[in-house]
Amino acid sequence: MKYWLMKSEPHVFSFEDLQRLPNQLTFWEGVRNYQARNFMRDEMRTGDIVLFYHSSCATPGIYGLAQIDGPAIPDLTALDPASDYFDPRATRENPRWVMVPVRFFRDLQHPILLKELRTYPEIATMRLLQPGQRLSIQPVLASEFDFIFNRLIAQ
DNA sequence: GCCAACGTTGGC
DNA sequence: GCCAACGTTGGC
Repeated sequence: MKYWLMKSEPHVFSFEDLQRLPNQLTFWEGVRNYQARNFMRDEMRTGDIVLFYHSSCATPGIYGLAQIDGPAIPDLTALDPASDYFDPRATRENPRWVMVPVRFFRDLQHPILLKELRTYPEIATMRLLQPGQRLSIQPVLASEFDFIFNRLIAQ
């Protein structure tokens, strides 16, 4: 079992949007970074836990927990010229980009804001907290997840 | 809106 | 394969 942090801009797709979907399931389309793609394609497994992070907003932070619900499949939005995620280099033979199914797992009583996350030395190693990092899908160490879950979520 | 950090592109 | 230019991310 692995742990991940996945960023979404809440004005595009928020944790609440995920929770409100009829089956609470979405495909994580639109990733156009190779390192993030490779995590989805090569390292994610069904059942992995996701910290759902809101970025590019007034109060960035972790807003809920989700779960990887199956293997990566081609992200065909790359083939669609009408899509915001269109990539002219993608072809039907090699769609180039993938997406994973992500399912709602658990909501939080309160979001854990970036500002708060920065105050705990126990998780100062998190990639999210390193200056200049901006990868939209990041692995989270078990020790980091345990601290966040046991100390900041489960009470 | 600013801007630092970083990834990608493309000429050579 | 190098690396400068460019575009994007994302907190502030």
